[in-house]
Amino acid sequence: MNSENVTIYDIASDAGVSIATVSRVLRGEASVSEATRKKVLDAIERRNYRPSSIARGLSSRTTHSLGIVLPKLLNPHYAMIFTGAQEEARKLGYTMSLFPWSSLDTREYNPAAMLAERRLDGLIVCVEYLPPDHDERVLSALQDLRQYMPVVLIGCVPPSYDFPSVSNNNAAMMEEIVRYLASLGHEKIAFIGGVREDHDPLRRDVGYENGLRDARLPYVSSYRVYCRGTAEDGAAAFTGMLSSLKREYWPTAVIALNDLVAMGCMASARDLGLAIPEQLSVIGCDNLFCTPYLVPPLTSINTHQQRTGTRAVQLLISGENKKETADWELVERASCAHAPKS
Amino acid sequence: MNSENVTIYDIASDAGVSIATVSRVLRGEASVSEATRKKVLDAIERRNYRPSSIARGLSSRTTHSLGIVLPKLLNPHYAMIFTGAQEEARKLGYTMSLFPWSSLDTREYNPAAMLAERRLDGLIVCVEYLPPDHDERVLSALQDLRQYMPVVLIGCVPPSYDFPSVSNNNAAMMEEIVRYLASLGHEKIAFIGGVREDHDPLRRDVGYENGLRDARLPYVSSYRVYCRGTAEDGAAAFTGMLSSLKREYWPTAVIALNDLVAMGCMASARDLGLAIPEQLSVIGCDNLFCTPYLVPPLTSINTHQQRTGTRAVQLLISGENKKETADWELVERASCAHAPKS
DNA sequence: GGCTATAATGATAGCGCTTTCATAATCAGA
DNA sequence: TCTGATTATGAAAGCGCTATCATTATAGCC
Repeated sequence: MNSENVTIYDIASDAGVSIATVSRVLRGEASVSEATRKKVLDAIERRNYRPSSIARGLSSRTTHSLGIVLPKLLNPHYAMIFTGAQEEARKLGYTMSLFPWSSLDTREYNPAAMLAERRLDGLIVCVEYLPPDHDERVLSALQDLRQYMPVVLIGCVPPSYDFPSVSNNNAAMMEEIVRYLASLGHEKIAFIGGVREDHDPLRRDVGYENGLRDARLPYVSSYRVYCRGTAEDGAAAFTGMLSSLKREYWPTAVIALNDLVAMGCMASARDLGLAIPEQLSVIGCDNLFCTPYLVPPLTSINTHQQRTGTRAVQLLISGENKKETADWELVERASCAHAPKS
Repeated sequence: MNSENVTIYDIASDAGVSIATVSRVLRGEASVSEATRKKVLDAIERRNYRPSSIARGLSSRTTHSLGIVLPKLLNPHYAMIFTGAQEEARKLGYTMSLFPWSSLDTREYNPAAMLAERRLDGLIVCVEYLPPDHDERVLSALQDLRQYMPVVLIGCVPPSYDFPSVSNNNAAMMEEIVRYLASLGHEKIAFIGGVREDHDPLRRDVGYENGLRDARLPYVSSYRVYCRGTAEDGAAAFTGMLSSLKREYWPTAVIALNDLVAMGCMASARDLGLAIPEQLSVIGCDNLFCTPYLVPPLTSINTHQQRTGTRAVQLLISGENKKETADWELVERASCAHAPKS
């Protein structure tokens, strides 16, 4: 642009020293006399010099930049993970680039090529529930990437994947949620899960069933449905479930995959004239910013997504090969109440 | 990592050609015989070779990567801008890195230094309403950056900033919103604006006043308050306004800075026993994903943030020095109705 | 004063590519 | 068969740094 690129040579000649000395000053090495250091810093200031991270990266073989791959930022769930990761990266002196999930998924070109070329110092990948054919391709893309940089996974990690990771213990979460609802007197508890959780060792539906068993409640297959994670899908799934059931068998509580799905359920319940929480308790997951402003405010699960992002970065940098589980807690709001008497 | 880094030399010797030829194949130059091209591609495949974008960037002086600076991704408004920008960048063969606003703002170290060092091919900056002292520092940071890469601004761009930009015509938006509410019979229309819009040539409050004048409605200063853009702030601002007013002077409609603030107003109204939309019409801005699921669904303004992001990238790449205005439209939902009779 | 340890600086070889420029091979046309 | 284009390749000079090793200046000591 404007100023022709100032290089280390310009600074060196301005300050009357060698480029090695300038480089020492840049990297904060101790063995430079105060007088020289000052000359160099003055020249840098005068010329408004900024060392090129590109050149630096080439010769030092480290770029101080990390990457994160996620499905879509428009879902606040991922925005939170990203934010946590980004802040931690920044603290540790790294920048963070974001890549859409399609970077791994597409067939247009070698999926991981672009990422591999970037010579990142590390990569975080948020793994969603994958259709089976994707699964293999993604795994091979990940293996490929791993040749170039350390990789940490977030989310649903199939047991066959041998990667460091941070994931939720969805099963335990669901177990406790069922217990919670049972303690409120609910006996007809519906469950809306995510499609294709089969690969998840900590899948929610297992926790749901265990929870029912613990509470000595019968498992009713019609109470269990699956959907993709949007509000529309949630509404459709819930409406579908109710329409297949006689009114007296309608559930008195529903556990949703996430808050978006819960929002869909609430809309659907409103359409059907079901009062929340009097006739139906609803519980979501993710604790999105809008949950307190829904009517009634939505009870949800805080899964500490930011902290998940943070931990992923820490694992990446430290190089530990751990599989971690994020902790979580129930955030009680007004959408859950005692089961109706009838 | 695993495989020692394969370089262009390895491929060259594998294929029995010079590195110049390998480079030609990589860049898809025409002047390579089919036979040679095949030999090279085979070697690349065999060794699983990926050219280093770092080295490439150093010698070609272009990185094919863009940056975007924004306040916070947790606000879906910015997530939408980012998504639009990212998709367009990808289409054009660029990657996009995200930097928190504090990159420009902090005093800890030279604000723009990190960005300048990255030698991006271009940078988008989302400018928020700034406190006056920030304003100068940000401007100088932007000027500084501009020496290294083209910069495009999004959002509130002070007239003194001579940068290409994409912004909203907030004034025109507000004018039309006031007209809309007036057409529904509202006469007491409140307005919650953003703090420090003073620098915005298209500031909302100006549009608000113009709208009132056009509708021949009196301007009442108590109906106009300001807040930062969160739901909590919105609730506080609205509650504050009402508490300073006798009940008969309470507004029958409120225009909020954005949907978050509108959500705050709705909560506040509910607390005060005001029915929406029977006693109070509420209108937000940004058309967030959750607006249809609020009770009642929130009328809002679609400002096409994704398209804004897209355009910003196009301006960046094309190098046009234009100041553009995004278009927008009212999305009517149930939170606005005719003014109450009384 | 002479000699070694220490601190400060310089020369220079990469890092892995792109990009001239030079050279060799191929092919029309006369 | 020879000439001048044209096409296909190679050699080598950067790009702007880091990092090693060599060199010089400074100090400390007997």
